[in-house]
Amino acid sequence: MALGAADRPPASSSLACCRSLVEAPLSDAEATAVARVLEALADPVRLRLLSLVATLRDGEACACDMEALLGRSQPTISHHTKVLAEAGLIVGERRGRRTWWKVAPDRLAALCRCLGG
Amino acid sequence: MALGAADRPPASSSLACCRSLVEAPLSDAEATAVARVLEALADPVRLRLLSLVATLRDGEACACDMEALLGRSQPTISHHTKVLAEAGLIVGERRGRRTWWKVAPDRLAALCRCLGG
DNA sequence: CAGCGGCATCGACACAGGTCAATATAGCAC
DNA sequence: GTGCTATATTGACCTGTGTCGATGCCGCTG
Repeated sequence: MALGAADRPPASSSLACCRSLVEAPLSDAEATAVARVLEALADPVRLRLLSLVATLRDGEACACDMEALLGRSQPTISHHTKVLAEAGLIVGERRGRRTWWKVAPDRLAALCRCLGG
Repeated sequence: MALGAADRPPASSSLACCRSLVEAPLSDAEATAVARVLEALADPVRLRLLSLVATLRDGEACACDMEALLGRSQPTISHHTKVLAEAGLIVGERRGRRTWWKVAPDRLAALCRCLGG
């Protein structure tokens, strides 16, 4: 079963529509969509978590590793993975007792395109 | 007189050092530095403000325009420009009674490099 | 000089968000 | 079945932050 992604409302909405913000003024809707993803990224623990997911064991990592590596409690790690998943930045897959997370492809690239970088 | 930039601590620190977060695990210091800039961007009003600064009148805009365009009070606009300036994303210059803001070059590009996009 | 326009700062408010302990859920081993 | 392991959820606390009204500072124009 695949976790994360578009569970409820449009937390991980399009983002593909958005032109670069240095080319034309962002609409309110565009700005809100981009801001949602940026909010998910704007935390040191989540940035490191994302980085670990991307680099550990061939682009996969389970939450049990994170607790020690990030120095946060298990509920806190679970909270952060949920935030990143709802922003469409990581995708989780349960195998047995563990949940394996990997980076959602192209999501960061699409964000950077919106930022005009 | 130039406003913004590195007023107090290292709010708009290097960011050039950081490799892409998908290449190697981010250190705590790296993650904190990147998160500071992302926090400044992770607000719809600030994203639109940055976009307006980049696109209005040859890449310059004064705060007096923003109040009407963004539908926020003058103190709120001033607050957001300060946050963006302290993150090193925009630079202000006072000419007469007005403050003219423009996008700090390469800052967004450096951020996107850190994100691996 | 006085008056006004533009911007920054302060104080206060309400709300969002990071954190953890406790609890709940689900799967594996025995 | 019982017990253990891995993760998710809940509730609570506390800090951080977006917002605005009031105020202050500075520069321009009479």
